[in-house]
Amino acid sequence: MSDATQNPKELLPLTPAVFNILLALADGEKHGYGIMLDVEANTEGQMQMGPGTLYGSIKRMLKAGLIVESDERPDPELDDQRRRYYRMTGLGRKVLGAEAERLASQVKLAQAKNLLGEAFSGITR
Amino acid sequence: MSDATQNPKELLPLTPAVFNILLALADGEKHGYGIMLDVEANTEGQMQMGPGTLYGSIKRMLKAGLIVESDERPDPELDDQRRRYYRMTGLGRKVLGAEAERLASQVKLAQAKNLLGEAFSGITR
DNA sequence: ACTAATATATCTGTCACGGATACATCGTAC
DNA sequence: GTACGATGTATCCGTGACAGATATATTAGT
Repeated sequence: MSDATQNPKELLPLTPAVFNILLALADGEKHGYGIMLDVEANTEGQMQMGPGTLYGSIKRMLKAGLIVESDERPDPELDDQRRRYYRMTGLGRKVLGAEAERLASQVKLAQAKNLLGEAFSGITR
Repeated sequence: MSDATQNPKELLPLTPAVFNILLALADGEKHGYGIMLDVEANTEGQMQMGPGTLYGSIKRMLKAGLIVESDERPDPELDDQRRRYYRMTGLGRKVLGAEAERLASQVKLAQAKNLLGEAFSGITR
């Protein structure tokens, strides 16, 4: 077992690609292509992941133990034999949480310097 | 003049290094080593930038027009002839703001999925 | 049967990162 | 006055993430 299991912060900061893939998997299992569409929807089209980034990131995340491939299949009627499903591990959730908090700290700093527009402006409490 | 001047979002997402350098310069001019110490303080020691990342990033940021080298020197008594001072350009400020809002959106998504601990539960609304 | 959309996978060029290294200058203590 | 540690800038290079191009297979619809 690697150090990262002991201390998730070893893996930080995450790349935007990895962060968004984990975010997509926070709801439950998804297959690669589904993750891709989910990320695009989540970011309102701001982030578009090509196959190179998607499957490259998945490979690295499997290796790091952030996700695992799942054996479970949905209803056979809705299934597609090409699909490969992935789910987040416990480590994955810890790392995602740690990264989200790191980002929140960065946003807080930016807020303190009045760098955010109306939509995000006055909110620290 | 490059496309980025028209549309700052072309340069997003920023790397953590570039984002933090811009954050440090939001207060005013600083020299390289000062930026390094400022980033370390801002992130409570979480992020430590070595010289490779620092000066490599500065070089790229100059090229992209995010920062410029400044001719102004502080009081000669406090000065150090080795120092080179940098300040953020108008483009730099726009890009920093855009990235801060991008990060705020990501944090919001993470919040909606209950991924943040107590300390950060109220940053955005 | 044809076609477009879905789905996974690899290859490769480019670029950011980060440690190592080098070197110059400053402040201070002896 | 000189030795030394801290300050300050700069480059080199190995590693790895990214992103477009390409390939291939399966599915669904007409």
